[in-house]
Amino acid sequence: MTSNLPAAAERADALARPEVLGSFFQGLSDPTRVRILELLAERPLTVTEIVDRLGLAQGRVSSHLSCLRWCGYVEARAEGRYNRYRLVDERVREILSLGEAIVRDNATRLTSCLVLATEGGGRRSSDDRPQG
Amino acid sequence: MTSNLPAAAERADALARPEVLGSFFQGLSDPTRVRILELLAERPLTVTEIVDRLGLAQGRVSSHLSCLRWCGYVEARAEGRYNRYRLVDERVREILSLGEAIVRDNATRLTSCLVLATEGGGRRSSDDRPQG
DNA sequence: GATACATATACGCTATCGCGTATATTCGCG
DNA sequence: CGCGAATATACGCGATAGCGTATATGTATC
Repeated sequence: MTSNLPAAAERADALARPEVLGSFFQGLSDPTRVRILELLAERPLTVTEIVDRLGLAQGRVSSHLSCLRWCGYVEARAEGRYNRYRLVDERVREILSLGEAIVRDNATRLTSCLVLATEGGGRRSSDDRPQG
Repeated sequence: MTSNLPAAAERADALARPEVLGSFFQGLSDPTRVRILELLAERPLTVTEIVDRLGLAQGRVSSHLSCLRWCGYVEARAEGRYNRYRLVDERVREILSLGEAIVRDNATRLTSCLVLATEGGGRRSSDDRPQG
């Protein structure tokens, strides 16, 4: 530590490194969390409401929400004995939209290339999934 | 299957689901891949160039590039016996920027809240990392 | 203040990720 | 053609993520 107390900005800079950014995006790497975010993108919801809509165990949903909150995607506000979650930021919506758009384009490109293959034997060249 | 051949759009829609979106964002969940993307955000590079800059094993880098290509973040173009990788899309840059911005804000907020705690015993309340 | 509801957390288990190492493949050059 | 550089892939291993189940914490209502 060189300086000490009001070095929050510098510290923030240091935290904006690949490790942290990776951890951040890892919050989006799970289908359930993506579903939760898509729900919250419409409007704020309580845990139970999310549980009902997704049909998952309450503990699971709560854990995922905890993860999303930790990553900075959502925030919780106490309402009586409920806890209402909402997206922290408009940028979260933007990230999701961008991802969806890229995936969509990508899928269109891939499928248009693979139509013949999938209609036939289903043998694709090597674009199946790398990195074991 | 209801329709058959030119249903690429519909198929793309079907693929733009949480599972796929999660897999897509998983490409960003690794620090090394983030570093690679940040390098490629400046300018296209060959595998060896990336290896030199990051000081990692060539096979590792190649695997990560394969992953990134599969996810649709980068594309490779053959140049002689080299293979030059570049970002597929401007949107990739946008996603990274948005992520960095959120992380930065988040870190600033967190650090400003935790300065006292970290300077002292380092005991933070419960925002350390959830979901085991 | 006891009970039921809403939410958060703990724990063992399995699947998967990323790593290091070794090897395969591809391509240019002499 | 055979060698070497550039890139891609295979394999076993340790770490970790997410699941299911069980339980702890917290908060209204009677």
